[in-house]
Amino acid sequence: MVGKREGGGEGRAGTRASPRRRPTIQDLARAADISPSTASRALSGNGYVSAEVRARVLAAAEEIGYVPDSIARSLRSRTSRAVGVLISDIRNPFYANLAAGIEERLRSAGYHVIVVNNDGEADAEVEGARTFLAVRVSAAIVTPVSDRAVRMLMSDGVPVVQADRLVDGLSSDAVLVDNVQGAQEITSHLVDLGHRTIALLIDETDWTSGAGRLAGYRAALRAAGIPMDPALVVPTRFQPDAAREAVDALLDRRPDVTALFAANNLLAEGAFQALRLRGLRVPEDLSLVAFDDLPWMSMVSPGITTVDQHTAELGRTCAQLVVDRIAGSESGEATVRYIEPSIVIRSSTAAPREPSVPVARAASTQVGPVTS
Amino acid sequence: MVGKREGGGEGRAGTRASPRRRPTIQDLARAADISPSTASRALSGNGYVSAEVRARVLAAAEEIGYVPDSIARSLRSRTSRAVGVLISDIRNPFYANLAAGIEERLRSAGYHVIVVNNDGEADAEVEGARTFLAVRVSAAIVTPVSDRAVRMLMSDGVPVVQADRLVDGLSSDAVLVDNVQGAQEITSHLVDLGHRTIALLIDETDWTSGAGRLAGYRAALRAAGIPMDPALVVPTRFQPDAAREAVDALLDRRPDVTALFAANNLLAEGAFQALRLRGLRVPEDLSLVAFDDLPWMSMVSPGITTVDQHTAELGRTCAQLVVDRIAGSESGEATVRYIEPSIVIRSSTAAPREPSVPVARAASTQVGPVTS
DNA sequence: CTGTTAGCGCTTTCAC
DNA sequence: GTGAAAGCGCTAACAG
Repeated sequence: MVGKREGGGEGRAGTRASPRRRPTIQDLARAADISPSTASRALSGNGYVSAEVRARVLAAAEEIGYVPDSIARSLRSRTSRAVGVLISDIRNPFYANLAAGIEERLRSAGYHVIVVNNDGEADAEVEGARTFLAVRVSAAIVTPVSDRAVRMLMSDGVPVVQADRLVDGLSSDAVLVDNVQGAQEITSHLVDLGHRTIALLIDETDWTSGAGRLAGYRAALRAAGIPMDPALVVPTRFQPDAAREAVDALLDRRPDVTALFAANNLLAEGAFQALRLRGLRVPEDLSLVAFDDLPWMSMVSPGITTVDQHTAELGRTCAQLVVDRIAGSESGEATVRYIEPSIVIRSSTAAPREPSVPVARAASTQVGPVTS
Repeated sequence: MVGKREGGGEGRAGTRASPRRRPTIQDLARAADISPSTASRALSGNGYVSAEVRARVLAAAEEIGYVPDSIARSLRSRTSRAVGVLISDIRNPFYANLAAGIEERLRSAGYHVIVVNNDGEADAEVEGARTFLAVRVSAAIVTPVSDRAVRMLMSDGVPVVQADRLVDGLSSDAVLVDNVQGAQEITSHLVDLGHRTIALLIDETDWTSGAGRLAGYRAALRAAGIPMDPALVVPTRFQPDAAREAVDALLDRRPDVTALFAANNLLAEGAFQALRLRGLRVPEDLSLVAFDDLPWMSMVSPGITTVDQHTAELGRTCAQLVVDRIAGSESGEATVRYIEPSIVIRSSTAAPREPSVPVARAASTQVGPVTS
């Protein structure tokens, strides 16, 4: 496009400046003195080619700087090495790490990644799906917002892997975090320290992620025989500021709260600020825990006790599933894999100021989904 | 790929389960009762089509669920809506924000983004460039590691925008941060507070980014009449751990240091840890500043005084340059734009314990590159 | 304003 | 093991 303009003025019919058509497989064939079909076979490895000829072709390719045109290849072979990745917000380190894990594994498997952000909006998500269809990705990985995009992709035969959460009623492959387990464990950690009035700060419970965390929180309380107080489940929006205000309001209303569980990293940020602004000491005045471990959580003081979701591993697992699915080595049915989170205990949790009597936990607290 | 397998068993010759060939422009033409070329014109907007026919085509497209195959379109028209983005490590929030800014602007301009990470390795970078060439991206944005990838892209006529730093001797478009200016301002801030023994923690000075920061640091000292002490420029690797050790060693060696300037966010992380591990109070015992502002820097106490690079804006500017370049509205020559950083003063900086006599700054300290 | 023709660069039968 | 021929789905000439 741009280069062409140059051609006009400084046309020194020499090496550069000219639009210089890229070598095609025809050129390569000519250079290696064989037919295009043989060249194709030599490069792609499909079909028979004598070792001698293959070497010659490879050398010639290097020589003339031949790079196969994957557009043409895709058109003809009806496949592509592109995988679509549709995520909510790459600015959020959670998604960034997810994307990084995906890209890493996919790249090493010879695929490349088309990333589209949807900012959590269903329309943008559908638009992204349309793009994926247009460029004929061979699979898609999506952190779903609504079911529309996933449905659209699937109905066109594109294998999709849902990441982090599952949209109802769709039987695609998926890789999820065991939210119930993680939330239960970290809540139990608080319970074990003696907390009985534990608030959960959460932005949504419609997705499997939020629902699971809520369920885990409840399960831990139930297991400890602590009655559920609905007023301790604090709804908020998916933004630090909103979370900060929500926590502030909660503490005005319920000064008896001794521990706070933020359901994700953004809410944790807001909660952390709210506590600091109020001049509350953590963990002396209030214990704080969060779902989703980020670097800053170990940099602040006190370090925050969290549930580490192993996000990069989540991403790599998604990518692996995609690769297997494309290769056809996955069974026909949808496979769902769970990543087991682990809790990281730091300094933001301690026994409450006036400890309640520690409650014995029920022996059997198994409630999480069965792992893969 | 995957869907096909289903066809065998549960073959209810009905609506789904079958491979169901995607509608082509032929199908669309048939449905709208016109020729393929007219359908093409109606969709792409190139050439004349009566309003009546266009409406009919659009309706038919909606009706049969036609999505243009951009593979075929690209092959024929020798253009694509794909832009390659080649960055070092999307896990690093700096690059994540850069990518987010790029994606945002590009998406709204109708392009999609192919992201490849190179982990700072030149070979991986070249591999990424090869991918871009293969899929015929219409432009590329790269945070260059070596000159090879950029050179390769450019020699094939792909417009490239270098982001954040510039590789020597290549005249591509670029968007850079005014590193000299930012580093000078923040160093001067320390000087103004009375610091005279300011260490710079830096991982590289080969790229324009590191070189600029070093130059800004030096310019500020020079302007203040403070002699350069080479031992205060502390080299380290691009990792928090390495930075932590480097700071530790520095402070063993030079207890007289009163302020520390970390040249990027990773080094800042290491520096912050080192200071905490040593039990030093910031800013009472030592002031700390950093280049590149990240959320955690305002969450820790004390909040860290930083240079905000406006990374998302940097990304958007790169994308805009790409769009303009593709549209041909940019001049023939390479254009370089600078982003003006701003310094964010928080609580990690204060006068040194035993303040030196504040030094009057020279009146004219203009040394930065001239802005765009 | 619309239709016809040709061909982008590659892979894939199908002969040999 | 290799080559010849056909065509993926689309759009750019060119007629009409």
